[in-house]
Amino acid sequence: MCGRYSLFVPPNDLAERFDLRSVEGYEPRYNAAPSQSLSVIADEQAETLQHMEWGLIPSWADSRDDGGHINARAETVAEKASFRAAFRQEDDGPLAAGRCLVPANGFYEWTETDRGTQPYRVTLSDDEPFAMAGLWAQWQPPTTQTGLDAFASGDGDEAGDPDVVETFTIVTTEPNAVVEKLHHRMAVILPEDDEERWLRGSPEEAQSLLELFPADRMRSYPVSTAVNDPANDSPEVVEEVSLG
DNA sequence: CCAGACGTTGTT
DNA sequence: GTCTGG
DNA sequence: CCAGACGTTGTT
DNA sequence: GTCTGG
Repeated sequence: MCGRYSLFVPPNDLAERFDLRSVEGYEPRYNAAPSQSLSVIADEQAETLQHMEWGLIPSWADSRDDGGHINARAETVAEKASFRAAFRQEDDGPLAAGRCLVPANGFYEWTETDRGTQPYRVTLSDDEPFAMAGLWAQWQPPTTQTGLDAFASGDGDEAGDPDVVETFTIVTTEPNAVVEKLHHRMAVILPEDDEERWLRGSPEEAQSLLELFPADRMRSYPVSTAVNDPANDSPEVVEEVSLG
């Protein structure tokens, strides 16, 4: 699956790789974790890096607790109520939803060993950044009836409302030969040529892109358990360690 | 009709 | 064990 | 994903 | 919002 990843490429490289006019707000991350505000490229405003919380909350959720979906299964993403609107790029009134690319240059998997849980980092063999298939949605927290909130939040019914929360999830599928040694699910990695179609294609076309990424283009290596703590967001967590 | 759920992973 | 926070 | 908390009353 | 269960 994918519950932690990295993205620490130079801003200019990121802009060039994903055809971005702006990477404003981008900060290199060695240990990106759920609930954090992270960089994505959405089907709307794809020329600008967007920042959303990792953990999708559907527009109809009554509270944040109804969301927090950090992964969505590729096999059912077109049907599940929580993801269907985003997958089909259907807005809910003023609240938008759609597909996105989640840029990364590695992700982490934890595997059980006799010595405990060992984290691994998975990257492309050439160490280049890549895109994971993602979905995003806007969510409006329920407004309290004090009147103060309505004043503080302006009109209260526009997508640009400061109260609107933007969240995303990462699509998962069965693992390829590299990742199956570590786990039985993995993030969908889109070949670069499929990225535009993930953002712009029909639902049928998008569904067809959720396939295995070739294992011969990926590698994995063990890293320190320092990566376990999301607070350790520093270069040390991507360094290879020797087991034994 | 209304009420209630709406997810994934891993583990048992 | 289970939930919340990052 | 892992780490860390896991409570109440009363008072400021 | 939309679907399923009663």
